[in-house]
Amino acid sequence: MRLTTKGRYAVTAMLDLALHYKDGPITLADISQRQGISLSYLEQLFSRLRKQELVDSTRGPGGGYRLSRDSHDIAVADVITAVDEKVETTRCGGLSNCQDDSQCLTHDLWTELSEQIHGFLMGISLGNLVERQGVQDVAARQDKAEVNFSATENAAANS
Amino acid sequence: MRLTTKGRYAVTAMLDLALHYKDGPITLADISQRQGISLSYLEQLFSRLRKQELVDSTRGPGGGYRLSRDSHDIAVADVITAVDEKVETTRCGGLSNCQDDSQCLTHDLWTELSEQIHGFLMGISLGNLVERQGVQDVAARQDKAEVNFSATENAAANS
DNA sequence: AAATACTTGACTAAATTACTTGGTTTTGTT
DNA sequence: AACAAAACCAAGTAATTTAGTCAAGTATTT
Repeated sequence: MRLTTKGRYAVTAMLDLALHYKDGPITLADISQRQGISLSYLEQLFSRLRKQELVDSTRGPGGGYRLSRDSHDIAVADVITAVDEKVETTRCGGLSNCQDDSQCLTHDLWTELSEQIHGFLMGISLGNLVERQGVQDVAARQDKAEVNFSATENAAANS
Repeated sequence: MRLTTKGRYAVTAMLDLALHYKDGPITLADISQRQGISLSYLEQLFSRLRKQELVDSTRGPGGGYRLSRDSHDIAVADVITAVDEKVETTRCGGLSNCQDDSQCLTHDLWTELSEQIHGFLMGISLGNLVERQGVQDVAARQDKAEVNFSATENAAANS
């Protein structure tokens, strides 16, 4: 389990998707503009997110990305592991062929810690984050700005 | 809060110190050999750990490093933040001069998540990790191997 | 005084990150 | 049918970070 800026970009983008879920497919260009992430970098990230089936894509005009399932069913850990390729830098790589017991000792301790962090992040969903206090305020302002577009019932979203 | 291999090296090295606390000052050469980390890289890491007052150093022959306080009073988060220089890659860097509310929204969400991870790692001390089951087994074997050296009461350690 | 061992800083190769460029396909709209 | 909007794809690249090397310096103990 690693926590890098790459993972943060991915989580941020996924949060953006979660927040605009009701607007139908969201283009990467939108996310790029809102979150200040380069479009091409988003393409790389979403290529992985799609392969991990965390998002669904629709091509062509009016297309874009959507969360593949409810935001409460996507853990932050899912997003991070999707974009961070597993770089197993351990000397003994799962095997127990360390030079001596002492060497494996702290290695195992780190592994254990890593699993704890992973478990912790598995317990936090995108939905959890979106539901937080403070989000409501900004979300309200967003809705106000978008009132022009969603004048009709719910036609705009679902093709 | 970032989690990289750098932080892992630091935590591993600090765990090694915690495990050999009773042996008096531990040289970086010892840690290098036991944990398979290059000596010079350890020097860089411990330079920071010392500045953050997580370890005490003793120079001269018989010198080395020791934890500055009880292993239960050193959180994993302390170690990681000590070696990971703060790379604040946020667009608005603490200020609220984002382009629009929406941009700050997910930024704040990430910040919140980052704080949760930090809090979680603040709750895990080096002592916690050392106390775990499984460690005892290996520690016992270590003690057996070191029986030659610590034949006397506790003279070997403290100069 | 000399050996030991930590300290410091500059430097470097490799890997990763973040981004760029330049396409191709798919698909809805005109 | 033509067009344009979007996802998709593949190289390539500059900046940063990681991990390590090297060399000179400084403090302690013997």
